[in-house]
Amino acid sequence: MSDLRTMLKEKGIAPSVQRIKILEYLQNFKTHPTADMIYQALIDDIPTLSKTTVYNTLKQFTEKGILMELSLFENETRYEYDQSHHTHFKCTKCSRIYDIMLDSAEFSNNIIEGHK
Amino acid sequence: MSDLRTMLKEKGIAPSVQRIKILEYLQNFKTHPTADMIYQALIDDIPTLSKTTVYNTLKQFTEKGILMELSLFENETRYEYDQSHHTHFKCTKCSRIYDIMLDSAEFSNNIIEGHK
DNA sequence: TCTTATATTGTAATTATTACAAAGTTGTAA
DNA sequence: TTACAACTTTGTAATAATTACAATATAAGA
Repeated sequence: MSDLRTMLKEKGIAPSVQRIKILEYLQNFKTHPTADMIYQALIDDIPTLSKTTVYNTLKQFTEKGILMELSLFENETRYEYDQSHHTHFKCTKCSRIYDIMLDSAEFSNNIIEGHK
Repeated sequence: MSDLRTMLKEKGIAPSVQRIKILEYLQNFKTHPTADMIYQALIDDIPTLSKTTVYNTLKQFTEKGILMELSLFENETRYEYDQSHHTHFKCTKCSRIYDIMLDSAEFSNNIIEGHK
């Protein structure tokens, strides 16, 4: 917790209770949670917590490079705190996401075309 | 168009004008369009077209294995008609999607863990 | 043509997310 | 400590993609 505190300060973010708890959750549960999952998990701990705060915080963290926003599931943004070099593999049958240790450089020879 | 007609019939789908035009669009524009983009593109051609029809059709095509639903962009499902073996690479800076010819077997040794 | 099944349409509901303004908190300087 | 400004959090209302559903239209078969 103390290290999260200093980490946030270094990034220029005031280490409020809400922000620390949200980051802590993402650090402990590396299951690509939604904003709502985070909210539900913390509402007992912080009874006054607002969903807007969760969204605001996640947005801010993403902008500061602390988190990654993942668009991997239907109509739900997922969030990830994982600084390691990895890619995501999604099973088209069960929708499960696999984290794969694979450097993006391996793709470089295969790129054929890009779309917006 | 005639081949689309037979293709739909083979899949057990009645080849209505709406369905053919939607499939035709996806075949021509391989840019991972949204349901709305498809709707906008066809509304001049089929002035009575309903967005519900577009959604229904895309869902049906997906269930029959004709299309792939892609959850790659924020809060928007994208659709793809491309039977070739490829994966998607998303640039975290510009959000552009690159289609990469890469067999999923190449991942097999690297899988570390899966989440729901 | 008549009947039945299937397709399409439009509207209303649902859900994730954002906008925005009000209320609460923090830090600092007198 | 008090006052004040800056920043945070909160709640409600708005937005946008998608789905539910019922009504209308079309197509196919007897």
